Amino acid sequence: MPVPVTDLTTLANDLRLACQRISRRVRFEGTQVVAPHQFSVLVRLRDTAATPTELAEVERVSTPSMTRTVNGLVELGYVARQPHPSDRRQVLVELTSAGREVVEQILRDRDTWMMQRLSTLSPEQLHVLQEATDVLREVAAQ
Amino acid sequence: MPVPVTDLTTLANDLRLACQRISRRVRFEGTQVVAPHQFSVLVRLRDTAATPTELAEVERVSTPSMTRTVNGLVELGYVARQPHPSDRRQVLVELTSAGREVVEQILRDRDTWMMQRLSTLSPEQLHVLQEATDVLREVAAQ
DNA sequence: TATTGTTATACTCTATAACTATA
DNA sequence: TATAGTTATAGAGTATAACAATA
Repeated sequence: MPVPVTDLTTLANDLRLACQRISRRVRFEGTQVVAPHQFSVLVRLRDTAATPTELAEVERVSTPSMTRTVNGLVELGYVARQPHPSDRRQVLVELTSAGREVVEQILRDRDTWMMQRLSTLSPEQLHVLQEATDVLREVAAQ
Repeated sequence: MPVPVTDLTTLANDLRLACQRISRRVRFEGTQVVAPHQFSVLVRLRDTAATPTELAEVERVSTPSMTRTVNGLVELGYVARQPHPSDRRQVLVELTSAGREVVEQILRDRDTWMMQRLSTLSPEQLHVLQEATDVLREVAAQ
């Protein structure tokens, strides 16, 4: 099953567009209880607490912007600032229980949206997607 | 090749995340000559001219916001306003040749990024993606 | 009177520069 | 002196309300 190079161009374009459209629909049609930049921070904090500087770097915004974003999330009651255990200059931002509930709920909603779409597909189509998912994950991680 | 329901949950989550990560990387690592909301409008105008109201609806922003976006693109020389042929209240926004060059270049860059990732995959993996792309397109269109 | 588009005004997110506290 | 974080200020995008031109 060789894939000609000419088709590789088409595949790159089609695959990119399909991923972008799915991504766009997931964002647009999912729950909108927090703004995208806020949600992105909540997801980052799901596994571990982080300093504002770390959050700013991974989100590619300035530290003052992250201060503002964190302030908003603190006012919403979704994150809390904690003193850093070893360096008093630093601050650790962590999810509150309310913040964790919100982020898990939004992620569940997004998966539900995707599940509803998948439920209309044939077993053969699902099998194709199941095999492709591992490859896509590898592509995204490169 | 039956797919158990429990795996459908996992598949929905994994597939959604993979698509979102690819989409995110395409946006972040591609060319950044125009802002995302500007680029989105340029893409819309690639095939046909459109009125500000049409652009506002499809981009899901208010008409004043679209006026501002169009103003910015006019200043950049990427779009031009033309009088509507039959209704003098309306305005048609269309790509200039410079605008067309810019949007085509950005789209080429994005495909190049995806092409580079695909070029490291095995023929078998490419075959999987080729079959999956049609299914993904159907999912995105639902 | 309804519709299209723009202008007026305010709010939010972003950035750079300046400042405070700590290392 | 360097680093982490915040505050000060300004620029850009968005929205609602008000306005002008046309149907």
